[in-house]
Amino acid sequence: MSERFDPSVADGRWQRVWDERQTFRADDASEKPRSFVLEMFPYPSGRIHIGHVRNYTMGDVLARYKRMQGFEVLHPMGWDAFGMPAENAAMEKGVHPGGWTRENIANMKAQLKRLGFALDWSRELATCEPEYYGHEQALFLDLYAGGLVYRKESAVNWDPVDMTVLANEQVIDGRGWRSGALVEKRKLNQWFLKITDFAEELLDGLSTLDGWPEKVRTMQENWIGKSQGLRCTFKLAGTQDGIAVFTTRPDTLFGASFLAIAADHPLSASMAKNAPKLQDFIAECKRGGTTAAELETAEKLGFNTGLSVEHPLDPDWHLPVYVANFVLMDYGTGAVFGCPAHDQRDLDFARKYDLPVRRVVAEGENEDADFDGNEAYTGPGKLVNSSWMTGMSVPEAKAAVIAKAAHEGWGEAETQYRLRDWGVSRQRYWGTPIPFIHCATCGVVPVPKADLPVVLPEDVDFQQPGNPLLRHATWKHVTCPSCGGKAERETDTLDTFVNSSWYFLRFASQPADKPFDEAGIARWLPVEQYIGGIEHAILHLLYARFWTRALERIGKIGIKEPFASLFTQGMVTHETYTVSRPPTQEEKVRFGWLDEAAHESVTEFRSPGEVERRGGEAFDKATGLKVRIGRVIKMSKSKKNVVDPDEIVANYGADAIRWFMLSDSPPERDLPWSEAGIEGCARFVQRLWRLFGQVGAGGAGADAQNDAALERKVHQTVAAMAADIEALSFNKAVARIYELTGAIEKAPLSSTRSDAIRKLLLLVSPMMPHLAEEVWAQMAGEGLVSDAPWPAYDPAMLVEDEVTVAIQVMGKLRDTITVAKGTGKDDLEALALASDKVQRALEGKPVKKVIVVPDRLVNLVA
RNA sequence: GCCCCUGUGGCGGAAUGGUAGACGCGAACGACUCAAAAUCGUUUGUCGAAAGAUGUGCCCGUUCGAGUCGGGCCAGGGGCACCA
Repeated sequence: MSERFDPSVADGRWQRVWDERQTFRADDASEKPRSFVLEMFPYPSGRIHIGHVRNYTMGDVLARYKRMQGFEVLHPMGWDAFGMPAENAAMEKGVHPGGWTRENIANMKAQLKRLGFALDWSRELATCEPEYYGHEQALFLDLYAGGLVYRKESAVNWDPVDMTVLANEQVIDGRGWRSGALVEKRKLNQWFLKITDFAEELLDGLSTLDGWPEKVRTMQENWIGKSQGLRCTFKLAGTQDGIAVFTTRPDTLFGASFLAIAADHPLSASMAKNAPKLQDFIAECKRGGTTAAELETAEKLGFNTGLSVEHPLDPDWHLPVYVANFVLMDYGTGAVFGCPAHDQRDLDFARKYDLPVRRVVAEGENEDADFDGNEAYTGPGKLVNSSWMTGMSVPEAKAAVIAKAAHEGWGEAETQYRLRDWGVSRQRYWGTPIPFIHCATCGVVPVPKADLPVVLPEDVDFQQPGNPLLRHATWKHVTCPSCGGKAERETDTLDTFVNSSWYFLRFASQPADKPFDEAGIARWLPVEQYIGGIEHAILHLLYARFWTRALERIGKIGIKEPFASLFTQGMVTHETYTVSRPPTQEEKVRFGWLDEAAHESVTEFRSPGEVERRGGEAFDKATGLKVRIGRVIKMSKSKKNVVDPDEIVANYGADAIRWFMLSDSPPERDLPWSEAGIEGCARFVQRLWRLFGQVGAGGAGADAQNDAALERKVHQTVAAMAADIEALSFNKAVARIYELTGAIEKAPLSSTRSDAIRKLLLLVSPMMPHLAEEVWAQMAGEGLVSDAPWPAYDPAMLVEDEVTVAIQVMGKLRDTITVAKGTGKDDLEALALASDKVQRALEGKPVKKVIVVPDRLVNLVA
């Protein structure tokens, strides 16, 4: 065995062996129990970043561990390969999105291989290939046939920079999630998936997902946004027409003082025709900003239409109708009734326009009809000033009003969701073509399945903004499959989130003639453990759940939830480095600082490679200037605090970076990267190497020597690590490896020690597979360590035969004693009282009470 | 505004209501070396020479005993939001 472990040789050697022997290929025919371990597949941006490394290392350790436990493991990898960056590259560099993407995939695949992940590459897929998206088109047609896809003209979120439509989920504070541009409203014919049909199911299903983080379930619950209440009609006084209103507080109907409708409510529009002032007001409302800050400060404004409506519980009671800027057309019915006493927003409005404020819910004696102050009461209580409802509790009153409305025919119970149908049309080239044809005679006609895939044309031009498919000379011109006449293809493509909504199904089986085999789904799904970033808590994870349920509903698959357990890992963070330097002459001119004393320095970020650490301080290598060490934040190019996984692998080896990714921070929290940390990891790899070299020492000829304490430690570690890995507590598993390593190093030579070293090798093998294979081969182990089983442990060996018992006086630790495990209460009490330290602490006071926890502690109460 | 999470050494973090700080990083000292690196050893919450005292964001409470349970605050992070 050589002095040092050389990853630059060993890593590649074993990666080639795994490839050649197809070690990690999942066997569909296996008789073993199965486990599907999946990490969210990457977008092929060009380079693997450190966040990927952390994500995939966690999945890899779990997958390798499951193999060792005797499972047939499916651990595949693919590429979420459609998307905007490819088109941006095409526009900027004049390359084809396909070529750019495939080149990136090749590079990133090589990077992943250098990290030694136990992946089944035979099932690799890329969503941009017709072999994948053709099947997606077939599924889309199936969902269409099942009534879950429809097309309608609707106001959509239009991103003027990316020149495409965005789903509601992709609009953040009124801006496009990718471009950051202010989103506009446009009317377009769009394809939709009926996710709202599944709102209730998706919500109920959350309670079955025990293996999901509470946080993600809560986020999805909020997003679906269920609220229950009454939908009722307020009749326009003197007509047969009415205004529909949705409310979650029907109990407060007797506190109503006005009705407010949205600026884009049909009634507003029709009234505005002859009312220029109302037109102005509506225009004003539409100008209002949509960011959180603007909404916070926006004043509640209304326009009195002069109309009035009858109160449904008392036709003689008339309420004024306002157009108001705070009422949204796309939630509920676009109209609300205002009950100022019990809704803050209504109260603000009522105070501004001097409308009545009548208390109808009160707790205790606070029942005066006059409602003072400017704070609405939204708590529980009894109904007051409410005719026949007076005295009821809030829930009783709600039920009573709903029953009365249903009985009298002016309203009914209704459930509203915040969730909207998923608009999937995108005016882009680099996506799955939507398989439909528009015929002047026949209307919208699905592409016959025999004609799939609808393949993207290769010859496209990106020098103009907008969708290249729209202006392609020939691609869209086809004959109608129905009547044979001239027709045009749909030129929109599917949202990229469709691609990632079913890829896990395709991993289970990859028939050429259909999206998946049912047997494959039954065999592998649901995914046992899914791992990815929290940023997908809503978008991807909700869409994937929806697709799975939609396919189940139309009879394609037999599961309702795709991911049994979900784990969201934290980010990798790094310190930031900044230097302040004097501005150059050119900068002074450019920024107009020539005469200003205030701008005497320029602050710039420095990358870790440009900085030299000396003691606690840091200096810029190029200039020698002092570097300010800033906050530890998410790695980003603009802050220059990124590290390149390839460089780390080249300098320290794959096992060291893998070990770092698992160490210290709990996996759901952020992991601060540090140079010192990775060096420590690389040192530990070498320390293990040296220890593994001692496996033979004290073996033969020393058989008589047994080291019971060490043997017990090994059994304890085997059991504890298994529990840690299954709980994904990799940081704890790592700590146990350190402990066992230290214990073995200190132990005298014996056959027990050699055996411990062999077991340690198996325990670290999922984390440091290259080192493990190298040592395994040198120890003349059979086959590969990657195929070796997890070591067994004896439950009887987990308990110590000697225990340290704490002695407390009045709950404070005064002494500890070491006794045989199972020592009786009386003996423990006697031993405790015999201690000098205990006697000193007692100060001669009599002991009133003794609490003994066997094998743990004695507490003397004086 | 509503909902959720997190507060423990210089740092990352351990701890079924039962010895707080496992393990790692960093630091200090020592050994080896002509020297350095590597390696090995010792120490490392705070105050104190020691005995000891004190200590898990703050305040109350439950308990023989609280980092852990309950109530009330404070701070940081995240999610949702003119949602009727």
